[in-house]
Amino acid sequence: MRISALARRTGVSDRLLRYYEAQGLLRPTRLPNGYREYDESHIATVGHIRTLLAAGLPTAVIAQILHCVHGDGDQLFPAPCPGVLAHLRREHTRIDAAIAQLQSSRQALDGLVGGVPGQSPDRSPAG
DNA sequence: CTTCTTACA
DNA sequence: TGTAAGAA
Repeated sequence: MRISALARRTGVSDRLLRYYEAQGLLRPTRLPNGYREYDESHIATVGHIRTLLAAGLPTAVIAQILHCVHGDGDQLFPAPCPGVLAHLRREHTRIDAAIAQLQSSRQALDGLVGGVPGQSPDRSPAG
């Protein structure tokens, strides 16, 4: 299938699909006319990419462990590839550190302004 | 009409 | 991400 078809079937824009390829996450073949050609397996692959991205893994890491993951859509499970679990645990640790950092920042703010009764109503320019 | 690449904001 | 240009 061509890029627009994969985009429709995965809910991921064609632009993002090309971006994934540029990041080494997808390796579609090329038709004689230069168009990208994807097969059914790429549908699941895109799902895996989205799941790993949601887990906070950087695309560089995903590119390396993607072939070690299997399952359909978001329902993926790591295969016995050396390093996959290590990467996932590393990300877990990184998140813990980030949480600790945010809690620290919040405590500092608590010291400056007590409760936070007046939250700003809107933040986006597009209201 | 669909896709491709490159590039700017 | 949106969008534009020029080419196949």
